[in-house]
Amino acid sequence: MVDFSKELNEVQHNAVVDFNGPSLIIAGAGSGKTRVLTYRIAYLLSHGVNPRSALALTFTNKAAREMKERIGSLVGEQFSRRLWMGTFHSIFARILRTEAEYIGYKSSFTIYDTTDSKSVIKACIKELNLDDNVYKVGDVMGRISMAKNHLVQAKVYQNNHTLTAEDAATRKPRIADIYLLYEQKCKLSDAMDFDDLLLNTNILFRDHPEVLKKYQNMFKYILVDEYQDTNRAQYLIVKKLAETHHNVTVVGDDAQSIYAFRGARIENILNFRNDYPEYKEYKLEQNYRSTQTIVNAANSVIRYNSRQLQKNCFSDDEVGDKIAIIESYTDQEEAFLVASSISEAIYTKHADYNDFAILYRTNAQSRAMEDALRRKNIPYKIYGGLSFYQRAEVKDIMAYLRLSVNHDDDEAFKRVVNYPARGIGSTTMERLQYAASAASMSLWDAVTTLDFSETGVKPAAVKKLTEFTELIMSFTTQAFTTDAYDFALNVAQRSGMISVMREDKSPEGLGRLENLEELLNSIKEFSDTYQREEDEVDAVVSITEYLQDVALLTDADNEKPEDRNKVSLMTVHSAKGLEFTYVYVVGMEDNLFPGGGALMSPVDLEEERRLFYVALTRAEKKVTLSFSQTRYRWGNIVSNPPSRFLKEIDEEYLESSVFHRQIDDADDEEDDNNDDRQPIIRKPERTIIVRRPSLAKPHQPSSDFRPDDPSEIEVGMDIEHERFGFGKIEAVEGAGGERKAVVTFKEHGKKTLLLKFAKLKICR
DNA sequence: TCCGATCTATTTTTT
DNA sequence: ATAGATCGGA
Repeated sequence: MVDFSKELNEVQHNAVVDFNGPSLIIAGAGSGKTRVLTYRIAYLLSHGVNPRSALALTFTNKAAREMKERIGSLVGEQFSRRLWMGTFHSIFARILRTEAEYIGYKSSFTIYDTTDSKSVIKACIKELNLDDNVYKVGDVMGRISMAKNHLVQAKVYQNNHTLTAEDAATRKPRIADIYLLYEQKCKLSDAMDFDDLLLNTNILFRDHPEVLKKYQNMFKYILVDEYQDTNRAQYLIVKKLAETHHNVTVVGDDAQSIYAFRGARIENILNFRNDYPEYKEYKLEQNYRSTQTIVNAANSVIRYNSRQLQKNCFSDDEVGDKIAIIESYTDQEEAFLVASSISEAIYTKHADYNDFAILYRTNAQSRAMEDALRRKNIPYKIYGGLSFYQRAEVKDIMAYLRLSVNHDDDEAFKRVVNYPARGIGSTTMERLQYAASAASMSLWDAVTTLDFSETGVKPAAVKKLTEFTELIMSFTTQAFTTDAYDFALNVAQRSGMISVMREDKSPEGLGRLENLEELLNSIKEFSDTYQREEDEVDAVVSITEYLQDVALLTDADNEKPEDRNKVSLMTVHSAKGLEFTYVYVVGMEDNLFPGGGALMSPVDLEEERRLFYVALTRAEKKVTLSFSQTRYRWGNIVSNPPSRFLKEIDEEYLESSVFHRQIDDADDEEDDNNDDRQPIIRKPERTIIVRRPSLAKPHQPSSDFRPDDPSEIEVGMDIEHERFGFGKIEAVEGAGGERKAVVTFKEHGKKTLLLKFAKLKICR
């Protein structure tokens, strides 16, 4: 038995032991929230609560996995394994698969990711003959998502005057129609999008009281992490499930609510006391992560927000270093200074690379940082950005797998019907889609059941389509009885994907092949782990199980071991819940952080401020903030004033010398003799857009320009390039199709060119 | 039907 | 800067 009083302070201990009835745990940043949650669950289990009757909902898969591990090490893996612990999406996807028939889905339903959803919406807009300049896919999707989060289905939406009036006001009166068609198409494809997982769970519980009853009785204890980031649909699910036992524990920090933009309602945590008047409240206010300076500085910033739960966060740690501010002229210089600062800290403080994180507001900012780090030979890893699962080649093979399991998955069908090329072009697909839509059928059913003599699809095309469905059919016959890895490998080969990809010998093509391999490896890994967990040794782990799991994974969920000791680069959003010894927040400029849209709206600005609060409180020992006077954006140079958040930090927590120098700079040498200690940063309200300096006038090739045979190129030659002009060959490397030349051009500097493609004329 | 060249819109943030 | 979309030619 674990001694639960050890390692816990008094409030934490109470929050752990007192596990009956509704509890609100307000957990400031770094206050040991995860520890309390894990211990509380472990405590439950060690007091005879059946793990199957505890439901623990987290925000990320990673959080769930880590918590499960820790609980496992406290009370034994045989208990923790049986817990219902995971993200809202994964837990309720699981429940929906079990209960699918109640709401008219198959238990093998597909989960559409954002790309799939967008593609379907695009098709809807097209089918309704609407202008896609007026009906932007992203806007429409946002609107539909908002509706679903409020449990408004398409029919209801159409009849809701408030909603339709809003759409009319934005001159998009037909969003309701798009929504309806979208809903039909998803249903027809036996597919749910992310929001559907929550919406349909609500519908399931609403329309089938006996099912609701079953889960209400089953989940005697419900715990929700990051409660401040739940949306309305999630809130309602929790509320319903908790009705019988009222044993609901929510943990969160209103100051760290940063997902309002996707429907999270900070009210959920603010109003907990209204929902459960008999609730008990625990405030975890002592920060064990950061120095006093960091905690106090963060407090001084968050004070500017109006709506929040009262709490008094403090640290008993050392006072620590003040917050440093790095100022630079360009974003490249910013990156260079940050990288240098990291190098120096590693040297002087004997820190490891993984003690450092560079946080930014937008993913686009990572590039400059990467360049600088690479130049300084600092190893780094990037979170977010283009997810592994979003890569074209990964989506392609996944589409084959999905289609093999669910023939009605139209998105998968469209994706691979002509990849590798089978001579099924857009004309054929257009006709097929028209026919399918007219008959309210999936594309698959249209191919296999409709008579095409009247629909205009040419007999030759029909033959090709039939060959395609037969190919998939041959996969399907193995899909449920073959091991997931064997199956996927087989599909990759027999679909022709691998041979097509092998033909592409370019570096990118090679990378794609590697990605495919990596995916196959991860399927293998999945199959192996799952196998071990199943008690029957000979049970086959089929691809269906993999597909159901993978739809809700993000690349944060497969960390590679070789990435352990590296500097972390990520957005502030994805840093939530993490901690690092040294944190750099870059791009501290108005219009970037806080982001452009937020400067106008107080509500949005408060969310940005919470985001900044999150950023600051990631750090254990030291925070460094940086901003740049100019920055590349959309190929232009823009100039923004330093972030207003900088001046919201109490001056006493800043390395003032640096800060004051900046103020003088920003003050346009207005008052040189101003000894006032007020840290006022002047705010040019508008963004100054500096036109891009016209570096390179396009090169006019000589009249006799005619590329020479690339095999003649040798080091030292003077050459002319069609676009880059004149230059000198510095080096030649590689051979055959991979032969590359490093050229220094007069106007464009050093470039590496693949000789296979570069058209070079030798100047003799 | 396929491929490439040109044009365009795009930037918050993600389960 | 760049990826995706569109359009025209082979």
